[in-house]
Amino acid sequence: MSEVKSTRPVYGIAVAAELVELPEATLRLYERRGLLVPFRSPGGTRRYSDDDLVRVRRVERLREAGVNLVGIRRVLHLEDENGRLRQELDDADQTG
DNA sequence: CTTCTAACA
DNA sequence: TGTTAGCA
Repeated sequence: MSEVKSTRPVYGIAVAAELVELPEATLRLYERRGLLVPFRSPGGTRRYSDDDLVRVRRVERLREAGVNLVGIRRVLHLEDENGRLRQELDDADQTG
């Protein structure tokens, strides 16, 4: 398997902002509001993974649907939890 | 690059 | 409510 993890932290905030076509300040705001938690380098700078960028695009899609940031945070939290539970079921299937 | 604050839509 | 500009 080629170890190409989409969770690998690669982009600085300037590059990430360019890729998702959003201001850097907006990415920082999303993080402060709990929509996103990008990796932090030892120096304290944000490192966005491809998964993070996908998550930001999901945020924008929800916004177009009229959901505010608080609502989006709850949606993403439920999606995270759902995915985690699904993973546990999948693991239980393999072992049990 | 970081955080915070104040002004604006 | 969310974005932007400016400061430290």
